[in-house]
Amino acid sequence: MKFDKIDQEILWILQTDSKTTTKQMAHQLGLSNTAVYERVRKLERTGVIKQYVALVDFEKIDKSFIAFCQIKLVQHRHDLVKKFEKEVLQFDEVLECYNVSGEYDYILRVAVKNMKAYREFLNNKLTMLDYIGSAYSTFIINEVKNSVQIRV
Amino acid sequence: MKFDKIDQEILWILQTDSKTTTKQMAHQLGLSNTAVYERVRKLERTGVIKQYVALVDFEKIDKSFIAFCQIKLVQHRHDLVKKFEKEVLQFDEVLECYNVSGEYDYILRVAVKNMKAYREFLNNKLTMLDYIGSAYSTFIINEVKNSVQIRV
DNA sequence: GCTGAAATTCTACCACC
DNA sequence: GGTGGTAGAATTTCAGC
Repeated sequence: MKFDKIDQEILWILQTDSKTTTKQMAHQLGLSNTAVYERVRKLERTGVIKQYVALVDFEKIDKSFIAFCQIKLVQHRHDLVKKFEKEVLQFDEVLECYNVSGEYDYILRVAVKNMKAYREFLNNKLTMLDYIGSAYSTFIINEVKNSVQIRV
Repeated sequence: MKFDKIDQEILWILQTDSKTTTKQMAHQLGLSNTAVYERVRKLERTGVIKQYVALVDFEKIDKSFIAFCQIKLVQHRHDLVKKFEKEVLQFDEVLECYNVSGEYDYILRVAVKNMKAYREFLNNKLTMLDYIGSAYSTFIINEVKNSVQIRV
């Protein structure tokens, strides 16, 4: 799929603030309301825009302790792997889970209240999954950049 | 800040689909339009909801090669650290950058078209920053979960 | 904090170029 | 792919509880 300058601009705007109205964009882009509307519709229809969401401030909801947790499984039998993936999905603390190359099998991004809550997550949830080989935690000291925006 | 069941429900809905109308939520929650509207406004005003964004499908825009890049700096003099952070922010390929505990100083989440583009990013951009000590790349084989949603 | 209703603004579709 | 116009729906405000 090809995107011209206008599509790129629209995508950038909506990734910044999805409440921007077509009218505002039309004005900004020097186009009519409908022209912008149809472009947005097309981006939605083709799945380029896959979702509109509200982003929540983790500080404000007491979930600002973020860690990356790297995991090795004891074995890689397909059914155990699938079972692990299914179970890890259920944990509310796990926002992201990636199957990765390298020394570890998975990288998890975990958000909790504080170190105590993280320890409880490890002890009571994660390491209760019995095919977990090892878990290595890396704590976020500071978020330099955390963007859901991507330049198209 | 305290959230009752209704606030939690509203936050969950808006984190799933921010286009959900107040009317729909009002119906679902058994409240009036205005009641829901005022709660949403309060969540926005207090910064609990910090942003509304459109999420873009990385496959569709040819940026589905995702890597974590762990970085060590050669030294940690404050001004060099700040300079590194400032420069890394400029790279469009870097969606996230965290200062972390552990063996490495930073974890970057990088999105590009393919391995070739990633190599070019490393060679022409990242490792051109001269206080980079070492860079260790981990490639995402599969996204098991990638959620911007958090249970409040 | 909630309700119902009214004012304003946008969305979404139309005919047409 | 674009325009201008418009019906219906959504957002936003208001008086009152």
